[in-house]
Amino acid sequence: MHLPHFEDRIHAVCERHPGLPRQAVVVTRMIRFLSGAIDARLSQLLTGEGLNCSSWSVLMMIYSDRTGTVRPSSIGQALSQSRAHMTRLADELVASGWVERLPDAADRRAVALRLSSEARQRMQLLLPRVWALYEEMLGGLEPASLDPLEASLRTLLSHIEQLPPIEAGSGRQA
Amino acid sequence: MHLPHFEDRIHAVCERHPGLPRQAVVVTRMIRFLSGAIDARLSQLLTGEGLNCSSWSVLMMIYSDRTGTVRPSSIGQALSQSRAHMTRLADELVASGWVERLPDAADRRAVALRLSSEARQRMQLLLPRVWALYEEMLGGLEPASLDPLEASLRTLLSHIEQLPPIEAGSGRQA
DNA sequence: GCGATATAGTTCGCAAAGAAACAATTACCG
DNA sequence: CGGTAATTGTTTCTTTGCGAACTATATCGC
Repeated sequence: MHLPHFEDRIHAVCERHPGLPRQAVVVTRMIRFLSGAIDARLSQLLTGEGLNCSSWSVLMMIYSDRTGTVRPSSIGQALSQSRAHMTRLADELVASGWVERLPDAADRRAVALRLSSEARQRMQLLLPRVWALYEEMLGGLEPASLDPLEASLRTLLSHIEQLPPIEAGSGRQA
Repeated sequence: MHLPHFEDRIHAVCERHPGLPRQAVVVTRMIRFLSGAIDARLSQLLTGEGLNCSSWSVLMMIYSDRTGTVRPSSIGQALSQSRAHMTRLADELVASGWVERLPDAADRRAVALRLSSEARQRMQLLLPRVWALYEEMLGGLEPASLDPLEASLRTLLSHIEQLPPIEAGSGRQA
């Protein structure tokens, strides 16, 4: 994608629009590119295991749960994905032996997703490789700048979370 | 999505895996969440104009070009999207009057995309609202931490760009 | 207890995006 | 030149994901 090209384009627009908030544009643009790059690399790694980023996220949601069982709807909520999609992903993961569906005794509408024991083993082999990938990607950074980066991102995230939703049609009836 | 829940999950995995590089996991996870949040908010804003994030990116690629005309394939390359998708997006944008397709005199395989004059006007009204959105999202940050953040992201991006591709099946034949 | 309302999972249909195949053209090289 | 290889845009097919409708349960007001 070539970072310099993009900075060049932003600079070109800057020349025409003195009011352009360059830093905000650059930072948001870079965050989106970074996210895409992370996804792409993770996806490459997971392909060999018959997984993709979405199904991996689901597995991690279950694996990281202290009770070991999670409901599809709560996974969907955490990952901002629809319940319909969770159904489909669960179907796939059950078919490929990663996940089991258990009825929930307390709530007969609900289903509990649990990792199969082989899945837990495979994930324990896979996890270090995923972590190595993350570390490799962050490796270009001086260790001293990691803490400030983490702090800034955390601040951003909690700020955005409590931002009001956009009023539909703003800018029309000013 | 609730940030604390996620930190909690990562902490839970940390307890079971002493080797977990917590910071790398947290930072990559937060970048992906941030990207999703930015996209979601931008999407909300653009819906009112009959656009989505992808078509907006295409429009910006043309708008930010100094010559004012860009080929679909070069847009796709810059945005990491397929030529097939570019054809579809161009179809839509032409149908809704944003973009014109011109034959390229020098290369008869190629097509040049150009903004209609009305599109340029509409974009000049829309751009400040998009920028305001970006600034609002970054507004939670102290101004002093913006420069380091920008620098870190830029470093990360250029580091990741020159990372070697993942060898298929790594970890199998170690 | 019972009716209105809300929630969980599923199914169906649709939008967004990539991969592969294809035709037309261009570039490369011998 | 002449033929092979690469590139451009398009079409077709598949994957991935969301929204709305549906059923079965659960919850809350009375």
